[in-house]
Amino acid sequence: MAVAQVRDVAALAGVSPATVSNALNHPAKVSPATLARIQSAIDELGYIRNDAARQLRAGTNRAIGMIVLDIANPFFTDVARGVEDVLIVDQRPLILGNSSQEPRRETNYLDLFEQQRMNGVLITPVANVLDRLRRLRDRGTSVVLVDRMTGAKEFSSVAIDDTMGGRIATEHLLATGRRRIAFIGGPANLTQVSDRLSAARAAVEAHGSGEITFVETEAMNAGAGRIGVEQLLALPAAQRPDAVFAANDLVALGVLQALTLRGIKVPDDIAIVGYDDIDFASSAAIPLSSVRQPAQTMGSTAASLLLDVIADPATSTVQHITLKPELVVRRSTEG
Amino acid sequence: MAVAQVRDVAALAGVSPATVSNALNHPAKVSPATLARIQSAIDELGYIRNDAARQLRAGTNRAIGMIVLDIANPFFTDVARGVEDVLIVDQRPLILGNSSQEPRRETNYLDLFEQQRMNGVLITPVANVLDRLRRLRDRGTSVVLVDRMTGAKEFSSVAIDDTMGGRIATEHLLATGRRRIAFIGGPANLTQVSDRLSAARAAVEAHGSGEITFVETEAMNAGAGRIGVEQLLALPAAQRPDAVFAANDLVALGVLQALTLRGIKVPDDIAIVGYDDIDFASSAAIPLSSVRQPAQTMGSTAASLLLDVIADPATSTVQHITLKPELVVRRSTEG
DNA sequence: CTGAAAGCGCTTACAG
DNA sequence: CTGAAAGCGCTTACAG
Repeated sequence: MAVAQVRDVAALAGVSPATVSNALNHPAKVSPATLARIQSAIDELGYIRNDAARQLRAGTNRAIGMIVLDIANPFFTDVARGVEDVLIVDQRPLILGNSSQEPRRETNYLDLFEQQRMNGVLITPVANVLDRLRRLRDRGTSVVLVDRMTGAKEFSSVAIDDTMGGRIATEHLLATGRRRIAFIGGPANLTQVSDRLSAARAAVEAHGSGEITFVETEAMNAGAGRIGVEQLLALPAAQRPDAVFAANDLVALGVLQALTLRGIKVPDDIAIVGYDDIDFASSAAIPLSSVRQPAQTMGSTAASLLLDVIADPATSTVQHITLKPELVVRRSTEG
Repeated sequence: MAVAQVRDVAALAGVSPATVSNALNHPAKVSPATLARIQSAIDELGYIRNDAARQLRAGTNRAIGMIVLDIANPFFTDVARGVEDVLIVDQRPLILGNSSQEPRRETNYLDLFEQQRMNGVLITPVANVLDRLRRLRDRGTSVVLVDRMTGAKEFSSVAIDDTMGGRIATEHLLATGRRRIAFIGGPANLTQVSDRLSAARAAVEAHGSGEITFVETEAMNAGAGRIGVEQLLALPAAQRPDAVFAANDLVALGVLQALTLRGIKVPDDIAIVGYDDIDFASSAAIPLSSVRQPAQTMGSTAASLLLDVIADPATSTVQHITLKPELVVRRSTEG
């Protein structure tokens, strides 16, 4: 015999397939004695339900899909762990997709999730995928935005206040006497980058002195930080910054490596403040000051929100939750 | 109308559902003119195939499931990226599950993958799941082991030589004059841990002097490293080690933090060698010497192997590929 | 190259 | 509490 099916289990237990299905999906409807017989038949045959058939008939897929921006960034794996913590209680599988910030890969995963008729999708979007998300929702897949594009008021979202983060980082640099601040990050069209940058500029303006130089990068990893430093060092000495505000910690670590390699002292010559406060920030060569983001909390909050929407798509109200970052001061800015 | 289906597309294009299906799955069988009409009908209706129905009928799921041991460890996300690189060429979705080293979670994902009748599974096992893997294989899901339990000769596998890694790390410590080496990692039943530890002991024996103290931890993260240091410091001063061989870099970073906090100088008082050479090892407070593992290569190799097995489960031969680690010397051991 | 018919394995009302 | 029947949406031989 090939793989055991419902009918085999039913035959062995001496019941109908419908009763086996009820035992699996609505055990309260089945008498304990029957339940027990079915269970031993399942064990004996090693029966494993065919999920495709279940999904097709039931019209729903309990799994939750999550599209993560960059799996190489511990910040996002922390978010994912927060999500897992919540979903595991509900016994829902989490399907992780990594867009690597590439719109094409993001679209591929959206296609997949749409084809699979998932119950819910969590996404930190790369490209403008609002139309796709609307279509998903119209087809019965609930959507919650994580950490980005929360301007889309029609979807619930969880984010962390980037304006506040940009401000407190910049105020800290100004308060410790820095004036020529290079902001390294990109691309500029990411709201994270633009919000943090705008807030930095606003803080400088409010302070009345200082200036922000924007060094745009193509990505947000250590390599981008190293390239950013190259650009800074190409500037005339008089314009060289006395501080770097890196748009995330990976960039900050790259900046730190490149500066150290050139013999430029951190924080004496140039201070560095990072963003995210990933675990590795505190164990860096020069421990990094950083804007701590509650990543895991963001993940668990987003997952809870999503489960609410799934439970009641019609009446659940759209919610936008904004969490607060906080500054963690370490050696990289204590000059 | 609800969501568009094959029959809607067929009606709009003026063909039968069978022809639409052929257009989607075997375009060569359909005339170009019909293909074009079907395509515009698909676009107009926003048709998205129902994957559950496709899977049920076709009896196969192109997706590949991967069970990762610890998504918080950059080593494993590097492996996953290697896998993605290969699968993307084949346009196969990668479904990532994170076991977090918990047997229960591992089993949950195996259940899920089995229910979904996946084409293939890549796994770095936590518990002894050989029986489960055999059953998967017997049901038509190809399996390749990644980085663990390669003693299971019946499944193809890719691993990195842990005996060699343990040896070169220990020989390096001995060559730089260290004699009392604490090996921190665990649990002891992980083959990685036991292989590296045995190799360390063998290297000490071959050298003729020195000793290995095994400090077993419950996990392999920074917290475990910090706890390991507590235990070391509880030892009488005369037995205090002059070197730590950490079973991975996360443990090593925890060890470094805890030692630094106590005012113990690295490498002067105690040298540290880590394992994996994750990106963060080189940017640590004291840059870490580490045994570099070709993580991404392991991932891409495993994925290629898996695709081979899937392409021809009957005749493809079982292969065991072992990659070589290499020692990267940095400041943490240059006393 | 195209279509009518059957069926993948399950679950869902419904009747009893 | 249990079962007979229908059908979820697609693809697969097969006939034409």
